[in-house]
Amino acid sequence: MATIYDVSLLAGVSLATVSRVVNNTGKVSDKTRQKVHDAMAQLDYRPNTIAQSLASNRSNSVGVLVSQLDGPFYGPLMREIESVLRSANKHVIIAAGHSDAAQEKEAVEFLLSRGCDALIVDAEIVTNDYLRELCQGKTPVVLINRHVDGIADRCVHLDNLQGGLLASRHVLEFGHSRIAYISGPLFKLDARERLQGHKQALAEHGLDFDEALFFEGDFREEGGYKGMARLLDSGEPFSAVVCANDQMASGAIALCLERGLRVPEEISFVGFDDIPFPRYISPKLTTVSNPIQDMGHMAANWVLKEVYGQSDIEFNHKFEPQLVVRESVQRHQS
Amino acid sequence: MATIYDVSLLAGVSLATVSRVVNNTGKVSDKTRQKVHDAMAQLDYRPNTIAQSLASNRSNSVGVLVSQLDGPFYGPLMREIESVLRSANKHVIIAAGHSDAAQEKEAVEFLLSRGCDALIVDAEIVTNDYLRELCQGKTPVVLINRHVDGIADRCVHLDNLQGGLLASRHVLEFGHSRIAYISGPLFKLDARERLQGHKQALAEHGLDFDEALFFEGDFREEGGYKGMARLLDSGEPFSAVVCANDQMASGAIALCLERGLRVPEEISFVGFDDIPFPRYISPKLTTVSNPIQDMGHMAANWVLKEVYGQSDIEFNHKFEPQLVVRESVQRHQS
DNA sequence: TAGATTAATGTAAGCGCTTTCATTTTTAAC
DNA sequence: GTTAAAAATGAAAGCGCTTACATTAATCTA
Repeated sequence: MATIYDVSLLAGVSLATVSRVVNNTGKVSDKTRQKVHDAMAQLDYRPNTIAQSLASNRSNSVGVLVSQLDGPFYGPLMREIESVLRSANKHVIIAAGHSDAAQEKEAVEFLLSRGCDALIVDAEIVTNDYLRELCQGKTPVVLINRHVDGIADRCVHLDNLQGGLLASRHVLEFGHSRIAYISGPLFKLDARERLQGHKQALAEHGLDFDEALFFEGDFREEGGYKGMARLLDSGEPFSAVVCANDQMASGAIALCLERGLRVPEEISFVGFDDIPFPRYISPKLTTVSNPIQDMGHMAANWVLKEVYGQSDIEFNHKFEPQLVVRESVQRHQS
Repeated sequence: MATIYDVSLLAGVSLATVSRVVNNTGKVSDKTRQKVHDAMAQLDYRPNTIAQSLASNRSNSVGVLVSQLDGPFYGPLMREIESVLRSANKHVIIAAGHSDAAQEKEAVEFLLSRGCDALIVDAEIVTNDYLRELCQGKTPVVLINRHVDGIADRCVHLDNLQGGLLASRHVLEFGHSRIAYISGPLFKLDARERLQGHKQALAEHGLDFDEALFFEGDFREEGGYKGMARLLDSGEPFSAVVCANDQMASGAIALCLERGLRVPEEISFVGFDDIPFPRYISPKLTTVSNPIQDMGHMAANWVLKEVYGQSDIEFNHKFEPQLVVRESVQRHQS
């Protein structure tokens, strides 16, 4: 692999000059620039980015920490981040936290030691204190999907409480009053917030939250499936189920169909996140949108702006969910 | 940030010695090692991996190129790769090719110039020649989801033809003879191979392939949805649809349900890939498994073995798909 | 055309680490 | 207690690049 030195030799100029034309910085005469370009082409020269990073103390890479790499939720998020950053010629280094405190921390260390210019972090487990400290460090950090007091200017998150409110209000307005709730794992902030929205909606309608109609799932299809079985088997009557995400709603609906229950005729369902798939099942799932891609876009642009001075997007911290009415909720027949 | 120099000063040893204990290489007395460890702890020293890379000419990072970052197919693939590599303390640098030749090439250049120790490449568009040349280079490359003559030892792929065969045979054995086929985009090798399997199955049963029952989709729900509409509207009779992947099958089924067609009573469906979601719809989708995670596992282990000498897995090039019978195919009532 | 600016280029000192080779210290053998 | 061999350590030269700063060439001013 040709080095900058080879190029300078062939072009008959100094290292500094080659560096200038490579980075398009400083003054170089057209004639010299041409010579250098010719030499680079002839040698098929490509800068060694590692050396560039070391010398310039800038890696042109952004670390992204998500809890999972797969799934209908994180996929689009990463896709958006990668897309924005790549078009600005920045690298994306990805690590997964796997919803585990040790792994999340380790991943952050990992990205930091890799010399990332900035971090986009979707941390589920580590404490607020840890994150506040992280944000004190010299590497700029954006937090996604999480709101932490004291560093609110670094957070991009969804108004989950409002989302929970919208979902539950919707079924309440359709006359349901015995409403089961399949929650996400409560160690996750968004699961707690959505639940809180649900409780608030119940309160608005003068209803008490009933533990017997509650199940803590896992945000995955299996959790919804199991939760639904549990709820059904408990014998408690209910006419609607609010699920803290679409995947659990799908699992829950699957169980109903297996047992011959008609949806939404016998049981209504609302989901959360508006992932693509449930739009293609029957009945089409009524849900609450989660502009996760917009949030990824925002986070990536924040980095571009703050770290590389390249974007002039206006920072928006809090994103609002919206109710997406489809077919899975029906007026309660009393 | 403390450097190795600070550590050497505090510990009262040379740079070389610190480097030895950090990398656990060479001989160091226990006493010295302890002093160095103490100093490192005291300074909260973490090696600068960029400098390490430059000096050692090894980046401990593996570049991964996939065509998309999201979706039920690539997500699990990346998840597996990241997981294997991370547990061996290697970094994963991800780039997306977006099914575009220029972007795929650019992404490869990008990863190469980043000094990746190896590349795991899922390239859809670039030519075989390009890939062969890439494999000649000094950076080791594994190709995933693609079989290229001449560099077969670098390819990890699925026997798509066999998969297509299994899917179509299944409906044929259930008595269907008018079988529509919704294909993936034919510029993709796997789409072509699956189609070929379908044709071969037809031939086995003495049936001709009928262009009128063919639709080229996009491997996504929309494509299946549109394709199904097209097929239905064409007026051609058929009793079963083979879809080149599960997403298109879901879209197609969605359309049928919208139009009040019963599945599988009136129309049978087979998918391909066995992604999680369609297991939770009704009817549960009969499909062909695609051990994409195993393939990712294999590719990552190959890198570990060949590049870092760490794994001793036996390399398996070709993975076999299997028919997964669920509920979406019913015997044809003639 | 001399002197002052400004533009263009070069020199060389790092960036933080690895690694070869030389040197010193320890251990073993007699 | 020597001496040879082995073990531990250190000195220093890079890795390929960036970037102050110094130097030289070109342009301008009166």
